[in-house]
Amino acid sequence: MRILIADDHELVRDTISAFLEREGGFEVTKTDDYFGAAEMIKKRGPFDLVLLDYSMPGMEGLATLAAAKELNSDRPVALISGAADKSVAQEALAAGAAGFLPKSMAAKSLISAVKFMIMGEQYAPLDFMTAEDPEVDHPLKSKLSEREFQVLEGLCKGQSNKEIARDLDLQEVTIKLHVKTLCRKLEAKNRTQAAMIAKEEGLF
Amino acid sequence: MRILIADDHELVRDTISAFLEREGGFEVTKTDDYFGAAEMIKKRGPFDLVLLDYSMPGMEGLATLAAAKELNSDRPVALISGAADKSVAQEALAAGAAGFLPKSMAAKSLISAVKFMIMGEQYAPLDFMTAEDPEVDHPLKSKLSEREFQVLEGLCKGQSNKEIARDLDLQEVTIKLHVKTLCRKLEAKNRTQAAMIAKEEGLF
DNA sequence: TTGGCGACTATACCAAAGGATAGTCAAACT
DNA sequence: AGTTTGACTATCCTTTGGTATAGTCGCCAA
Repeated sequence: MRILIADDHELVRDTISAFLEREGGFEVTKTDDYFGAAEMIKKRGPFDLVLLDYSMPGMEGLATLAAAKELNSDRPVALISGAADKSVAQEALAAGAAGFLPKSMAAKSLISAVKFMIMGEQYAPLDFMTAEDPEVDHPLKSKLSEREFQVLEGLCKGQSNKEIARDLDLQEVTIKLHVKTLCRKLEAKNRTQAAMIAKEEGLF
Repeated sequence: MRILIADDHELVRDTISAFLEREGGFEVTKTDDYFGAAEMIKKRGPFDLVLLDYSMPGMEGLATLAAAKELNSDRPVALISGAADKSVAQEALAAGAAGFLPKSMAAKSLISAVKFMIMGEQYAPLDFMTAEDPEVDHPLKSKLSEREFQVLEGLCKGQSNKEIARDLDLQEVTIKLHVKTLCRKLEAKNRTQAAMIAKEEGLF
């Protein structure tokens, strides 16, 4: 089984390829950018599996993936990435990638994954795909003061200013103020929109 | 490689087992409920993989899965299901299932999946896991009239009654009426809560 | 054909939300 | 010591939202 691995991080590329050769008995070809990969594919015929780093010289998103796949006679092409998140993985798989390998995955699983993809299946670590988006550490949370955040929570429960005031042990007018400033910060024109924005961000 | 398959649907069980034997070269043992499966595991030692139908006599959710896994010396136990949805699959995988196989999956992929799980990896069809929950055909939509639904959409955009009225070419008072009845139907106490409920149902 | 129902309009009233402006207070800089 | 800033309270006023009641119109089924 012949595998091509293209990654500009030498350490990653070499450890992965060494592991695949030693533990999986694969014949691995290495290159450090997309141009090299394309050349290799043309010269050394289609590989059983091509692994492309998602962020290396020459890669321009999913278009490059499709190009590589075509070059490789439609045999499996997968992405490797250290940083990319679930949404990128989903798009890649939808675009026909054979798989998505986060650099965080266990070496042992790598072998299984590679064999799996060579059989023509689509692979991605389930825990990676199932994980909730971490919401990039809630950009909102940092924009709002503690109080505003508490008030926003009340809005999301559909509470009136009075109810929120009672819960937080404040005066109703104060809640109004917070609602106003919070709406300004969220660029919402009223409480309902603010609540919807919070909901969309996955808050509460 | 020895596989145990437990399913009360004879057709499913027999076709799957025949396929695994013929195409995958596996040695397959069959049984038609959980009790038979437990007995087989005890009598014929641990299997390399156990496939349990999620809805057959003796199955009581994930507890049964855990029990089977323990019985099988912690070797992989996966679920098969015709009807269960993504959330069940996710829970099963989180609870340590080796995989989740919807009966809709391609036979060819079945072989790959089985090999994959035997290697100790967790499997589930990516498209199945990635798919949006169909929201059970939106129970709300059927409860609300066409107009109320349009108004609800406005609420979710954070529009005022006046704006909604303009968009729908109605009088503001009419919108108020719709908001009221729609809130009653959704058991929301005001527009904000109604919008949040709609959002939670995945609407708009 | 008559009664009920859903969609719509109308008035009227009170509650709640939203906006402006101003002031207190304490903690955090400078 | 003085300034700034954030959280909070206060008053005043306008707009919007929510409730009630009543009436029109068209449709459908008993």
